[in-house]
Amino acid sequence: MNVEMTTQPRPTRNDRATIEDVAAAAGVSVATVSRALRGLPNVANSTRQRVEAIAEELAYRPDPAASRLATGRSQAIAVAVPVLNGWYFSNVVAGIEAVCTESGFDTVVLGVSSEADRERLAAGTDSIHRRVDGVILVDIALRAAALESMTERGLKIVTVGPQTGLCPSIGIDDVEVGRMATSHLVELGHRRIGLVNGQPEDPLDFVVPLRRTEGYEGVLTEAGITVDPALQVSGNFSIAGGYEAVSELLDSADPPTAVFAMSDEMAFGAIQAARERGLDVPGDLSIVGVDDHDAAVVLDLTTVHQDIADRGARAARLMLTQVTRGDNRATRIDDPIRLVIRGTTAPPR
Amino acid sequence: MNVEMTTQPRPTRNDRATIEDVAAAAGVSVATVSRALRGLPNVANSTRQRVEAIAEELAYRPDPAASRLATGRSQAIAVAVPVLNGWYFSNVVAGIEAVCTESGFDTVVLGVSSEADRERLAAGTDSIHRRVDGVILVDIALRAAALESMTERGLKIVTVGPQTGLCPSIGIDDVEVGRMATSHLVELGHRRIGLVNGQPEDPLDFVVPLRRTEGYEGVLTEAGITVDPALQVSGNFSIAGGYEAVSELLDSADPPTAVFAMSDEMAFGAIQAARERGLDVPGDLSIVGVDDHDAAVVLDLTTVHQDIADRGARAARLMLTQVTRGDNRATRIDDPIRLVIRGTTAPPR
DNA sequence: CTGAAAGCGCTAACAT
DNA sequence: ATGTTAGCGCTTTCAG
Repeated sequence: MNVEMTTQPRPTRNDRATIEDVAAAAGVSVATVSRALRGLPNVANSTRQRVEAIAEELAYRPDPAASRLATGRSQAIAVAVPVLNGWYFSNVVAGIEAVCTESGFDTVVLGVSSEADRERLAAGTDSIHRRVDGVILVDIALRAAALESMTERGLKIVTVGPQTGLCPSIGIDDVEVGRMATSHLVELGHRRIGLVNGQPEDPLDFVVPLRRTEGYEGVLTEAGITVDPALQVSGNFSIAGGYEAVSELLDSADPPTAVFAMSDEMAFGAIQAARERGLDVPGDLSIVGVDDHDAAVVLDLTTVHQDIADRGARAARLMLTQVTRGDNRATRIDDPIRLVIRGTTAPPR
Repeated sequence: MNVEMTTQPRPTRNDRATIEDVAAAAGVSVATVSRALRGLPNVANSTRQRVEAIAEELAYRPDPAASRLATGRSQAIAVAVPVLNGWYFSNVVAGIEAVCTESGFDTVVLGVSSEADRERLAAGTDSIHRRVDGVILVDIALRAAALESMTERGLKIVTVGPQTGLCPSIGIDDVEVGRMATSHLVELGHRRIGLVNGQPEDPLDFVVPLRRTEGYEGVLTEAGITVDPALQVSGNFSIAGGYEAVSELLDSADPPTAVFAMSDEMAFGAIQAARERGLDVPGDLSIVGVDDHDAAVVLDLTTVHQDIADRGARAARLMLTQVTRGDNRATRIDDPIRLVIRGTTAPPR
């Protein structure tokens, strides 16, 4: 018996055609094949056609690793999200993937859910290192220094979410989101309006909740309503979190007549909590969410609409522009938002 | 289409430490550095420690492209799904990503939504070519020949969904899913039971709907109920699709008293359709779904529960076992399922 | 317009 | 236990 090796077997020999095979078959040099296939100038038309035909016939595909090694470019981008499930993030990823795949880029997903994950991203010690040409940060707040160090390492950056001023960025005006939702409730006549926030001690420096809170508090103050910290609870952007948070609010001594939940998923939890207590929505409790989740219409939820998958697609295009054309301007796109009034909001009884 | 490939500027020079830098600093050869850092035997302990310290200090990270080129292994896997948004798929992906990242593997997502996409996958002409060590096919039905050709090209395969017999596979007994849901309705006394199916002409050979239909029809027949094709509609596995399908059913001459929707999302659409017509659920229409979506509890939906994210995680482990240990047995894991009875099902009036 | 050849950074024999 | 060296498959000067 042979000695057991820890070294793994080399993967089954992979008899794919290489550029040399194509060159030999076409009677040209590998350099010419490379040029011809990449559409570079200075190749005779006849040569190009012959090379293309033979490459096709041999089912030749350049090895991306070899290409990456020679050029420093990988034809892949990463998308970093706090969590991969959840309606919002999965739709962003879907939008990004569609565009990347269409352009021949790979889409690598990366869950960045802890401070440690972020450090790793910033330090370049994660698996993404040199595997991608750029990374789309979706609601991942990195310090300016971290962004710069990533850029220095040659990574292109695009952010989805709040503006950074350091790279192309696309998102919405989150203060306005808070204002829009809260105004709607105030105009209906509500005075005790609960806020279902993100996490209490946010490990991700998630700025979105802060902005939306700002809008919420601004509107209240302008309406002469005192901001009551007891009405602000943390819902963790999940259905279960929203349920817990609103349960707490409803069981308190002086419950609100309406709540603004920062996401539809938390609003769903709010609906559940209300129904469980025999409360009528919107009679006893008005609820407004954010996102216009696919299921919002089913639950007849009033919400602030935004088009997520499209945003992902445009973020991906910004990224591809940077990668392929080196255009690196820190543009900012603020997407329009709008209030969709459905059946979960009404004047207080 | 490929992105315009006029000669791009070479990416900003990337002064990362290479293995040579580490070797020089440690006063050893690159081979020793390579061995030391990968934990191979035959390296003096003192040497290993010194090399590790220096690598750390220089923030050295091996270039994955160079490594891939030399070994043929890429430390990345792909997950192919029909769509990336949608509760089911995003949860599978989340489970896979968590495990892969933990093991230092990259997770590349790939939307495979058309026949052309599948051909490309099978033929190896897609971007995934030589970029990943394996691919997890989530409810993507490929012909045996296609699977074999992928395997021959050195790709490891794991499927999530129906069994193939050709590779490790993990899923549920979809016939039983159909039986479980339908039995529940039959036991409640329903005789006219609608079926909200997948797509009519399925471009993906999606077998799941066929199996679930088999279970549904089996139970009906056993109960002496004639299978009525007019009660079977296509819902496309989306909320909107379920809504359309059930609307049609409810507006027909002889509407059902209950429907079995093959996914919770389609069931949500069913609820919406019923409510829009002023029908009481479950009084006028009982509804049962499949998945136990996060929002199912909010809508009080009776459903067949399955644990999706965990399934993704286990699929990823199967994949990593194959890739790192070459274990290639075509094992099959059938996950348990269970009926969760909530408020959308009741005896017919 | 085309070819020869020098890498890209790493791994894996093969030596020592 | 460690060093030498020949690739891995491609791109890109530099010559012609």
